[in-house]
Amino acid sequence: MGFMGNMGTGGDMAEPRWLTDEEQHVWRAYLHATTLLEDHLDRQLQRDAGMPHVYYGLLVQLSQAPRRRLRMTELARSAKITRSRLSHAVARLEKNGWVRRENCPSDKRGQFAQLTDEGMEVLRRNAPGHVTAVRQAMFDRLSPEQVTQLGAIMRVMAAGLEPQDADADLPWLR
Amino acid sequence: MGFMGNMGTGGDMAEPRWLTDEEQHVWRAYLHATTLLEDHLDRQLQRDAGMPHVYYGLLVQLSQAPRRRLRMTELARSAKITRSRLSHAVARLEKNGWVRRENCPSDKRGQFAQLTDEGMEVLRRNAPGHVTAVRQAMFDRLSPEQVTQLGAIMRVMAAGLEPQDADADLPWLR
DNA sequence: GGCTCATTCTTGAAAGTTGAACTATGTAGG
DNA sequence: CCTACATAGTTCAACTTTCAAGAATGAGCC
Repeated sequence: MGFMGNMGTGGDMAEPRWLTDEEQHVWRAYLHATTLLEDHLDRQLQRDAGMPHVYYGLLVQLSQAPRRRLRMTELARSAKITRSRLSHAVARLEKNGWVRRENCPSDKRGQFAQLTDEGMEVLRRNAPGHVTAVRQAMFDRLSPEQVTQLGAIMRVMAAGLEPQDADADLPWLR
Repeated sequence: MGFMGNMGTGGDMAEPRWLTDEEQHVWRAYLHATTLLEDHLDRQLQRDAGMPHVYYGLLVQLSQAPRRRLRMTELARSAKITRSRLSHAVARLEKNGWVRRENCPSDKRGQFAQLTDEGMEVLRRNAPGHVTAVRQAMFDRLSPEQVTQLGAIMRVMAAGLEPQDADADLPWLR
C-alpha cells in the first residue's frame, strides 16, 4: 500500500484523487532531480564561493537591479524567501563585505541592500563555474524541445504557487 | 550585464558557454517553481503533520519497505540525504514515536529504522492532504503530455546527478 | 591472530531557517 | 491631533542541516 497511489477506500475520510502510476513515478523523479540538483549547486558554491546557492542568488538579483540595490522586501519577494530569512542572510553577506545596507530616505522604515564592489567581484569570479554546473546538470542533457517544455511547465507551476494566488480557489472572496 | 548570460569577453578567465536568453528564463522559472513548491509542501506538512516535507518522505519510504523498515544507509540513499542528516532526523522522529530503531543482527554496526504503528497512522491521516497539495501544485495544472515530458526531463537530470556518476566526465578513470 | 583499510552510524558545533513577537514608521479616518 | 491599523524590517528561540571528527564493526591479506 502506498501513500500517494490508491490505498483503497474504507476510511471515514474524504478520499482525494490518488496519483496514477505514472504520476507517482514523475513525482518521485521530480523529487530526486530537484533535491540532487539543489544539493549539487549548494556544494559547488559553498566550496568555490563560500556561500550557499540561495545567498549567491541574492547577489545575482542585486547585480541586476538599478544601482545594484534593492529594498529588502523587494529582494525577498524576487528571491522567493521570507523577510526573516533575508535579514539573516544579508547580515551574513554584510559581514563578508559583499553587501552593504543603506537607509531609505523616502521611508525611514526601509533598508536597501546594495551589492559592494567586492561582492560584484565574487560574482564575477564564480559565475563561470556556476553556469558550467547548471549547464552540465540541465541544459547540456536536455534537447532544445525539452528545454522549451521545461520552461512552460515550470512557469505554469510557479504561477499556481505565487502567494497572491493563495485564494485562487476561493473566488467568492473576490 | 548578467551573471548567467553573456558578460562579454575580456577577462583572463576561461569563458564558459553562457546561457542563452531562453535558457536563462527557463532557469529562473525552474528556481521559482521548485522553491515555491518545496516551501508550500513544507508549510502544509508542518502545519498538518508537524514535520517538514523531508521527514514525511522518510516515513513514506519506510511504509513501502518490507516489514516497514530499512537500514539507515539504504534509507538515506533512497531519500537522497546524507547519513548524518538522517541520524538527526530519525532521532527526532523516534522522539515523536513514529519511528523505532532496531539493531541489525547480521551486522552489528547496522541499524534499522522501522515505522511504528503510530507513524503509520500519521501517514494515513496526512496522505490525503498531501496528495491534494501535490496535485493542485503540479498534476492538475499540467496536460497529460506535459506530465510525461516532465517525467522524462526529471529522469535525465536525476541520472546525471547521481553520486556514482561523479566521474562520468572522467572516462579515463574507468 | 593481527594489520590495514573500508563501512556504518553517531555526535557536536557552527551555520542556516522558521515562525512569532517586537520596534518603528507610514497611512487613513475621525 | 489621535486612534487604529498596515507595512518594513529585525530579533529571539526552537529547529534543521552541514561538516568534520569519532567509535565500532567488518573484510581482506599476510
